[in-house]
Amino acid sequence: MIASVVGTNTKKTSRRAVYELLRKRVLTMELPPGAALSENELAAALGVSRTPVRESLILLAEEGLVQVFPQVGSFVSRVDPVKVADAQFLREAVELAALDDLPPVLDPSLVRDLETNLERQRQPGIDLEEFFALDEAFHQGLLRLSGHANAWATVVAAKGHLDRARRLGLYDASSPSAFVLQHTEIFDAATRGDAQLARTAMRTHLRAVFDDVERIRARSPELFSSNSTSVPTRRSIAVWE
Amino acid sequence: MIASVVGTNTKKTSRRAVYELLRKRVLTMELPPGAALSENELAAALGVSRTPVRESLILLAEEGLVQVFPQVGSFVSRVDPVKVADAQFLREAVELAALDDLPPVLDPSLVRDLETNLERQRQPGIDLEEFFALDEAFHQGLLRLSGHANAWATVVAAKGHLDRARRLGLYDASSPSAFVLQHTEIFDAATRGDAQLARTAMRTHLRAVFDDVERIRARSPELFSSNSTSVPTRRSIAVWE
DNA sequence: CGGGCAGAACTAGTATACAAGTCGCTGTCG
DNA sequence: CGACAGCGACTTGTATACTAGTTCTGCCCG
Repeated sequence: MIASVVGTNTKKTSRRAVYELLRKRVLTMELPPGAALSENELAAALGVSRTPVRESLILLAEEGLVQVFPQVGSFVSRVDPVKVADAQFLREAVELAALDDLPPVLDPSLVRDLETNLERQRQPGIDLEEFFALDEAFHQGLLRLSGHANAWATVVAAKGHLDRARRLGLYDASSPSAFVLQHTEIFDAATRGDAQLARTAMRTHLRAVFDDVERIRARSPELFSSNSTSVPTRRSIAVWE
Repeated sequence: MIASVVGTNTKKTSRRAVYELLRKRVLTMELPPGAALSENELAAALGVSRTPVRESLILLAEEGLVQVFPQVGSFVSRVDPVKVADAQFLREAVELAALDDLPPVLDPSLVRDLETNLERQRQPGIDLEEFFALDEAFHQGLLRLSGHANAWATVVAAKGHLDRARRLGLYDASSPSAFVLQHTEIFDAATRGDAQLARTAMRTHLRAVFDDVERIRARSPELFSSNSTSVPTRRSIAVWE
């Protein structure tokens, strides 16, 4: 039972399985900011040795989602507003550049995919996690219109902090309807060929996260990193607080 | 003697030392595209165990600089023109967005740093590696002007393929004078407040790499990945070819 | 009862051992 | 002479052992 946590019949290496599992749990806040991640403990819980766990933590540390303190411990990093802003800038730059680079006539099948995606977003009472996945696919689809879908992978790898902030904002709003309207506006402008309006709408849409950060930080400051150079505390204190 | 290759008195972990060494050697083509990287061999040569070598290769693989084929081998990836274009798009998007976001009045000390940098670039007979470092610092400095220096780290991590292509172009041109002129033009326009000209000049500057790729690929196709899905060959064939 | 020091218990970093798979070479058989 | 089977030398993936360091804990002493 224990050994099956990472997936029994996957062809992929266990490192990849562990990595994807941990990344998902961090991004969904199932592993909250500040949580201690013991290599030994994770290895035992997932039924693998330290090696794949450790390699996964190294990759997550490279993304900024985890902080490793040698001889002390590894911890889920707190959401850093500075990194949120950095990732937002990068993302906005890429998505706006893609809008600028739209071809005169769009690929009809890609446009249809986006329409289908938007329809799904409009489902009443949609699960927030499902909406989040559709949101990601929508933006990736927009990049695809201009032939720059590959850039999305880099953006994804860099926007871990941003995603956690967005998710907090989404849970807080409890309804994604405002985002759906913005998505529709961007899509309509892009397909109509109104690059200027598409740009403006995209900017507004992507910058909404800044409001979320401020609002949620006031209520739940423990999720965010403070200015003080905080030194990690040992497990017995940090683990379930 | 052998054990000192990774650095004797560094405080950093040996993983970091190995990673930085390998990354540098790949980017400078000292380890040419297609070269086989045996974990055991590297470990022996660097005087460390497989562990830090392996973890470094995983990180390099994540950047796309190395390809790992389980049970077959690890190889320096060939320069992929598609990935060069992807990285170029990302980089251009970020640098142009930064130029759009320049404050009305620039930080004088940052401007001075850029001027000093440009002067150094103009040294006659400058070493190409030194120029490359100055080039990197120049572009990072431009980002700093708009307060988005942190985005540079992400760009750097994503532009491994691009950097190798740029380096090939630089070695091919044998003189960086054309680049220096472009840098000067961008800098002058930015400090003069002419955002439009700065954008145009930056675009031209950053897109020069496409010409390099075409020209060098015609002469040295073995450095680039071909369209065919090439399967790696074993060491005994690939190693010193 | 309080303070300080020693050691237990934990951490990650590194080294080594083992497992599982790929592929080239060679010897043998058709 | 050619095809093929099997052995062996390699590869990376995973597990385990050991090292060096940090921190909490609890005993001992004042």
